Amino acid sequence: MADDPYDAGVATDDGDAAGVASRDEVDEAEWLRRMRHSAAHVLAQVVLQMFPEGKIAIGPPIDTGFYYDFDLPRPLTPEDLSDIQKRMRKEMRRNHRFIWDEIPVDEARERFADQPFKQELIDQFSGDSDTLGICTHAEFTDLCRGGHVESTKQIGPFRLTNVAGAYWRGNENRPQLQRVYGALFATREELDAHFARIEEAQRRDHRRLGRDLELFTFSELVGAGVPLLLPDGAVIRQEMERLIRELQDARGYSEVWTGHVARGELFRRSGHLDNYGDVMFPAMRESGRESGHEHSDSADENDSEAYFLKPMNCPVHMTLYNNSLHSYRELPLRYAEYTTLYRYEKSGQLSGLTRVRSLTQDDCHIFITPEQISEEVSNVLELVQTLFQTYGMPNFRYDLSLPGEGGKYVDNPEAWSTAVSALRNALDDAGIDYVEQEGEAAFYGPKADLFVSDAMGREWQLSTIQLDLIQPARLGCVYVADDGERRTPVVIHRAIHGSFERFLGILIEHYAGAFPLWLAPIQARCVPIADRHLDWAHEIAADLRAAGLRVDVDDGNERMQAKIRNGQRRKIPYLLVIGDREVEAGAAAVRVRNGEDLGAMPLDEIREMLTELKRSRAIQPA
RNA sequence: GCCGGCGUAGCUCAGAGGUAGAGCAACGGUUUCGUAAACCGUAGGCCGAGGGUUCGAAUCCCCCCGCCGGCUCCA
Repeated sequence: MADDPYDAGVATDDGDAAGVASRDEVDEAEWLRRMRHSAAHVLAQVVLQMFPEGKIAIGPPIDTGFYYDFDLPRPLTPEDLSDIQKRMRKEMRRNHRFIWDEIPVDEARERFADQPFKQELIDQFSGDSDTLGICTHAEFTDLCRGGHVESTKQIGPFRLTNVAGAYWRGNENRPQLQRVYGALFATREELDAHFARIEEAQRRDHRRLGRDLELFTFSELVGAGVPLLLPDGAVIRQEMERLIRELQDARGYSEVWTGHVARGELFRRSGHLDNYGDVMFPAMRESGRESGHEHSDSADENDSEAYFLKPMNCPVHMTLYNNSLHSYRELPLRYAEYTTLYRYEKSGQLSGLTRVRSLTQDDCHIFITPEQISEEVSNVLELVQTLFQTYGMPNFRYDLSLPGEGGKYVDNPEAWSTAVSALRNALDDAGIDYVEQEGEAAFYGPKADLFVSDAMGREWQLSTIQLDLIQPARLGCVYVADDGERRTPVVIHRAIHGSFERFLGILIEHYAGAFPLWLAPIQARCVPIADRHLDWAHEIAADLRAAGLRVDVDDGNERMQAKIRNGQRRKIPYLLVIGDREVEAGAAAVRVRNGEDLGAMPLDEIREMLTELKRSRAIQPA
């Protein structure tokens, strides 16, 4: 907080000002953070009133409010939440002052003697300092570095929203605590606006739109995490695939096809069984061999013989590369494939189309010489930019994922540093902002990942560009260099959409279901006003369909108003209204999805307008 | 996977030990209408699955499955 330029005039080295500040001592953002953090203290106070045996963990401010983690004798119910909320408001009205102080470590240990989580924090912080901060209001004292308003009455409007499980210190091997979340903003209006935003986000939620627009469904019977694309959803997917295929064909990619299964031996050699075996579907063995007798061989010994659903294509593409001996003159060699992969994501991770168990990547493995890394990474970045421009999705973020501590990384410092700097330079050259993430690299190399937020604000990885320093050697890939020596190629793993499923989910939310014409499952619908207009309506539809457009006719016996309403709700880009005047003129009255009325247009003009939008993949109509 | 919540008609939801309901959607008929909802009618359900308690279970208990929120994970 001290690095905020607006803090410059404030005596930040004054311990008291840091611990507690008045309204005019800090800027607005800091004041809001302080209100949120102070609210978390009141929350903890009240929860301890209700559960004197409760253990308290941490309670920081977050983007939309605050939370506090507790270990309590029983789970909190929704009724508890409203009770807690009432008590919090009562405490706030009492206008307790926040008093911040520093005390010796020993005293802190004593004060929090019955709070094991605080003891652990004291252990951690006491390494740096002989004293620790505490903050007291009313009867409640918390270990705290400070950051409060002056008194509880200054805390802004809030509402407790939900309770969720959270592991202590974010470690799934540590105790799981109950986290109470609250939303808090400076004004009532902003708090209301926050909840209005959530409602709007729920209307954009691809799971809801996917059902309403009949794009996809799931079936308990088929299995969790296996998306079933309905005809309209499949159309959009086909358009996505058509786009990437066009872009890649134009950039020297060759498409291959390698099916859906491979033997365990392959994934053993590639290192996947060791590193990611837990995410792979269980091994498939010859039927009848799983008799369940106790002295049957252990699973691991048989994995080499067993078949596995492919969780990724890379080892198979490398094997395919090995079909013949390659010269450096052939490189880069770009193997693209659009097959479905299968990953056994844990049940709690599944989420609509954005986290599934069967996913179709626009995957490619590019075999290059080490000298070609920079140029080829730049080529891939250009492809990514082009794709996102086409969809009109400018809001993404890049991570550059680097190796960190720990044994999962391949030990070859020189290769790593070459690969990392090649990636970094390519990103810099493309003028792309990115955040470096230590310890996020794949086991085989560094990567640059593109992330986009969904309607609910959750980030999802779409594009990925990964440098592989290890698998080509493990699988025996070579090329003949200009000196006649056999060398190991570098492989770039890259996906641009990432998976079509996840990308479709993001697209649905990005457009709120109102797809640009080129993606729209139904691009135009004819709306005859009365039955006598049906013939011309069908003629128009047939003409436009012949021009390669997806057009239908609403020939139901409803009134035109109802047909328009249905078409709007279906988010069809253009409604072509046909009455006596239009039949007479060989035209249709064009109503745009946004409600705009273009008036009567001759069929030729309509055809031309729609085919041009389709051809150019324009991000229209709005 | 873990914690919590929730599963009743295609959708949104009522029903809380005693004969399963409404609106919208669907389907049939009437109507043929100028830019976001015409009218009348019909049909629709192993109340997520299995087990238990009870004379009797959508309702209470157990156990699965699925969904939602969060945590952890995410080649």
